[in-house]
Amino acid sequence: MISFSKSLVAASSKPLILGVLQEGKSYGYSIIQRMKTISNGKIEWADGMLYPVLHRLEKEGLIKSEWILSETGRHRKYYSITEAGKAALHDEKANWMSMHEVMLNLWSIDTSTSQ
Amino acid sequence: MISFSKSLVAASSKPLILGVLQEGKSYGYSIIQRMKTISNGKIEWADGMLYPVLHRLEKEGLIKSEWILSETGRHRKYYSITEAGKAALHDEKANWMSMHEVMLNLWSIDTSTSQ
DNA sequence: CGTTATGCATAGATAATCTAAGTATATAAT
DNA sequence: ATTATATACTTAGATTATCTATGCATAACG
Repeated sequence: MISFSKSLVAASSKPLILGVLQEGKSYGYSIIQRMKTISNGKIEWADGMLYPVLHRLEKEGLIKSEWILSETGRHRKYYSITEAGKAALHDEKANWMSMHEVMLNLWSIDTSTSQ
Repeated sequence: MISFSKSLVAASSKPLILGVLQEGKSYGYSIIQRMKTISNGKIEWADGMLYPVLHRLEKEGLIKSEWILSETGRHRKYYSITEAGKAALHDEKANWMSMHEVMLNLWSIDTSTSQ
């Protein structure tokens, strides 16, 4: 578990969540686990941190929610990405990659052999 | 000029500034221009945005400042990176790269041929 | 002598997470 | 039965951070 800075968490939460939801609809608890998986345990979000972000993204119209009753009888609030969300994810990716290139440029890491 | 999100700016400002100062001592106005250069014009910081960050980094002991009178007669506050700052930059790089790998992993971008 | 570029500082508005606490149910263990 | 643990969502308040706007000041240029 890496202790990412608050600001890095803040900058990454939106593209990460949208990215997970582009894989298919999911719900809070599951998103947290998925994040832990794809980060090889480096990202461990607290629930109280995720839900406000989900609410904000829904408010912005990037995701939408629906309550679903599972076979086990448990209620889950599933989120899915909207068209606006897909567009936002596209922008987020582009911005992240732009910033990443600046970082590599500054840090003088040779990327000429990439791809 | 890309309009980076606030959070992405927040997450990048520290490693970017430390990265520039690792190239050698510099001052506010010059740092802004350097940032514009290495980002191919994508990053255009307002001065009122940079100075508070410099003050914070100095308060944290990551950089230190000294007033220098140039030959032109202009006073400039030069900042240089401290040992603690170099260590912080090292961590920032590692964290950024970790997060970047998660992004690539999530976005399913093939990086197997990199490096 | 006026305009532009250079150069630093800060107050107040704004925006965002993070901690902590609360609520609730299913399942497994004892 | 009862306890503990994992699952599952919400929100208030504290904290932290930039961003806009403004002010001050000097050098260079025309």
